[in-house]
Amino acid sequence: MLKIQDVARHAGVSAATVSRVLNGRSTVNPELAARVHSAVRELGYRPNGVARNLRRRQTTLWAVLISDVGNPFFTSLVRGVEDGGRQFGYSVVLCNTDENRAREAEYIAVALADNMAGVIISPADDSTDISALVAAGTAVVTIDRELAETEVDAVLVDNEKGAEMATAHLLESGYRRIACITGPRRMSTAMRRLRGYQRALRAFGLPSDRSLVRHADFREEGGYSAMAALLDEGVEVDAVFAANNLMTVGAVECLTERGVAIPAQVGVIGFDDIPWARLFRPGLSTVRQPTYELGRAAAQLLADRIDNPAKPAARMVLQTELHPRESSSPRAC
Amino acid sequence: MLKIQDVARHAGVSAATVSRVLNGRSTVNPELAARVHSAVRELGYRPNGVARNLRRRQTTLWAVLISDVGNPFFTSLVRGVEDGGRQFGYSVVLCNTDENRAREAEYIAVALADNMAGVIISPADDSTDISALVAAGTAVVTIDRELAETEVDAVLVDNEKGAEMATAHLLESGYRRIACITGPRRMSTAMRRLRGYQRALRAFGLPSDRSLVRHADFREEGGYSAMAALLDEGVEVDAVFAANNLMTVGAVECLTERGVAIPAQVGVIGFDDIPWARLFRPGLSTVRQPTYELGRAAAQLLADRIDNPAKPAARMVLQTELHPRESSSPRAC
DNA sequence: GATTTCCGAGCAATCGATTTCCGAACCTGG
DNA sequence: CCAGGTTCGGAAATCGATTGCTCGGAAATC
Repeated sequence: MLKIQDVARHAGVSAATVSRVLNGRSTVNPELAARVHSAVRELGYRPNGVARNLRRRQTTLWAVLISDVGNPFFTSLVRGVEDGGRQFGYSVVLCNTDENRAREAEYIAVALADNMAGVIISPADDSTDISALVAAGTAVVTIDRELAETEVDAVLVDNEKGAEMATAHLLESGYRRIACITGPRRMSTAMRRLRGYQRALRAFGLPSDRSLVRHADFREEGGYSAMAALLDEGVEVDAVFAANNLMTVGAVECLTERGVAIPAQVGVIGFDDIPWARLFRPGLSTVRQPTYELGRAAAQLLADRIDNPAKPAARMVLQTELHPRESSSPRAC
Repeated sequence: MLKIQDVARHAGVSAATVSRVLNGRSTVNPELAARVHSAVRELGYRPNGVARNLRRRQTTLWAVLISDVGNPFFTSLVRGVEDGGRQFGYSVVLCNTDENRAREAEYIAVALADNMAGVIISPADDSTDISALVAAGTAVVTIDRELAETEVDAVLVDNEKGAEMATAHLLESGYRRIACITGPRRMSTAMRRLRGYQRALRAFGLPSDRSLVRHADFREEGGYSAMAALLDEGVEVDAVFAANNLMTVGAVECLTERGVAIPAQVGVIGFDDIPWARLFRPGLSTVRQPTYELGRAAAQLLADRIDNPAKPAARMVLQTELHPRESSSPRAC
């Protein structure tokens, strides 16, 4: 591989000058600059990024820690981060943690060892330890979820309002015995969505019935078994609000399998959009999160933070959108 | 940040010894090794990866160039690569090219500049130029698609057989006027799938009718307009084989929108699985590709190639699986 | 007991670009 | 014409780990 020295020799200047021309940090005689540029072009020189990173003590990499790209929510989010990062000259290292603390810690270690410029993380739980990153001065933005301890930039959606919208929509469509399948207690998003559900009931003058609330794991199986439990226990239910996309699918599968008609017998609405939800049988009503925009926003915040490490932590909250489809059609009374 | 010298001082040995202990390249007195290990632990030392990369002239990064993680096909594939890479100690840099040659070239340049250990690429087209990578000795594996010029490791699916299976399935179900919506002519996958379709027709003793074959762009809109064109032109059609997931969705949308009953009036089968395809209205028949395994296989091949740059290029072909669902139910005659 | 062999530790060079520092050249105003 | 200031190029230090080479000392051999 060609080195900066080779270019310098070819252009008849010093390596320092080549570097200055290429990085534009300092003024260089235009004529020399032209010579350098043509030398670079002629030789096809490409600076060694690793050497540059070592010297600058900073890379152009971002680690993006999410639970699973397979989840359409994160897929689109990652795409947003990548597009945003590319704009600012960063590449994105994809880190699937599967909500696993050990995996998370492992990736944080990699980010640290490789001197990554920043980390965007959707923490597996509220107490995920990012102190090592903070200590090393690595820029961090949390996305979708917040951290209890540390004060860092965060990009969130208004979970409570979204859940409230979904529940209110069911209520307005005539459903009254609405179950809520939410996520684990230790996750802020799960709790916020539950609270939104409860708020909608309260606003409608309905008591909240604890037997209607289930905590599952944000996964397909979780939604399935929570739904199955509701049916098996004979809990009176005429609609379900599921707090994320996978659990919605799980619940729908359970209902379909057991021959429960949607929405005739049980109405369904889910948090998070699902690709092609309108092509489902029946079309699934959802509360769409602006996932791509979430990713873009996080990228912007991270880039800003890197440029200005001293600025106070920002907290962006984006709004959700209700997409009513057939699975929550107005109930014939 | 702590340096190797600090550890060396603390353990009362030289930096070289610390390095040797940590990398196990050479034998070190067990007692010294223990001292080094405890020094590392006590100080919380973490080697600087960038410095190591510079010296070793190799990083632990892989670039994965695909058109779009948003496409479920690539989502799952990337996940496979990531899992595989992690096993061998590599991290994955996600590069969405959107089938765009310029973007592709850009990412190749980044991979080169950052000295990445390897590149897994699903080339935007048969003539994508990877010569710079080859020249630099960077390990390359193509995935899903092949390159015309360069001989590199490749992981593929048996596109022809898959398409043949899909078409044969439609024929066996009683469909006779089967349209084929395939991808652009310059893409090997598109042509292979078309050939499989033709082979099935021939095997069944049916003539191939050029008006039934459409080349679209492998995107949703492409599938939609190809379908629309077929209907608008009044071509007699009783089934469609769409050569990838997005075009299948597009075709289905077009049919649904125009009130054409699936499968009563037109049967549908698509190449590539679609998440939760069984929940669609009607359940979509598909030819599933082993996407995750494709990613894992590519990871394995790349890791092998890095360890042994001289070995002859491998070519792995995985098989597809037919998943018949309602959209291709047997035709009532 | 002397010589050879072998092992392992440390010194120093190296990877390749960036950046500080210094001095030369040039400019400007008095 | 000179002092003071400015600009700009180049030499060399630096980033932090790895590794080739050297050499001391212990073990082995005669």
